[in-house]
Amino acid sequence: MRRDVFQAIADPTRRAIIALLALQAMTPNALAEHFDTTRQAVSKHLRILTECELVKQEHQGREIYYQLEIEKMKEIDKWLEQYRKIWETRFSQLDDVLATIKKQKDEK
Amino acid sequence: MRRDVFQAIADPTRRAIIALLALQAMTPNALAEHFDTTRQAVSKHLRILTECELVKQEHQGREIYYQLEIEKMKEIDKWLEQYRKIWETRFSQLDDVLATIKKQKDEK
DNA sequence: TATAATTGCAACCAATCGGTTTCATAAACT
DNA sequence: AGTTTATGAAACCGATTGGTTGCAATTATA
Repeated sequence: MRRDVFQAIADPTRRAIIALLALQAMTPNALAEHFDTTRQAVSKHLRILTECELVKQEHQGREIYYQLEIEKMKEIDKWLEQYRKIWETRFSQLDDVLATIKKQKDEK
Repeated sequence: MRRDVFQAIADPTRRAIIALLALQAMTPNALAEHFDTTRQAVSKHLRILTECELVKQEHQGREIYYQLEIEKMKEIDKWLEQYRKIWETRFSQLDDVLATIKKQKDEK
């Protein structure tokens, strides 16, 4: 059962769960109230999120609070980093172009 | 056929294609040489990447050069933004803790 | 013009996905 | 002790996925 972060965030329901857990830790039941599916379906999503360590459990009596492991999100950020470099370079190149145009204008 | 960026980057082969296209525009044939699959499989991946506008085609004779639409990657960055805020806040809180510890030490 | 090269598309296939219903287990009430 | 509550796990199901092979269309080359 290979689980990685990218596969985990591919599903919109799981992204919504992540968004909710970013605000506060929640139980599966509480989470399920926000969706149009059964509690069991949410539970399966939580299993996937747990497997790739995007969330962790905190047992409290018979309830289980799921909380977001924000650190794991950095993995996506790290992957994006290489591409961010590219678009930032392109942006600064555009800056150069604009600066040149302005300069030419001023020199008129 | 709903395609979104998150579903597109879920597949490791597609992420590899994105990485290759970040370096230079390439034809499906050239891309396929980097993978252990058929050219048609790569073609299907390119179709998905095209549908969600992560790559665009540039026809050149009978060849088609695929090039990365880096702008679209920002969509992921934008989504990450909300979580980046959280981990940066936590980091600065850690900074505070460390600063306090240092202060207490210095005051000894 | 015939042939080779580059590509996308359709049909098919096994595996996986996201969902459901049903059941088992453990903790908290009455 | 018996019942309710909170949860995960298993079995099942239709849809989707990522792959294949085979074919058609277009462009370049002999």
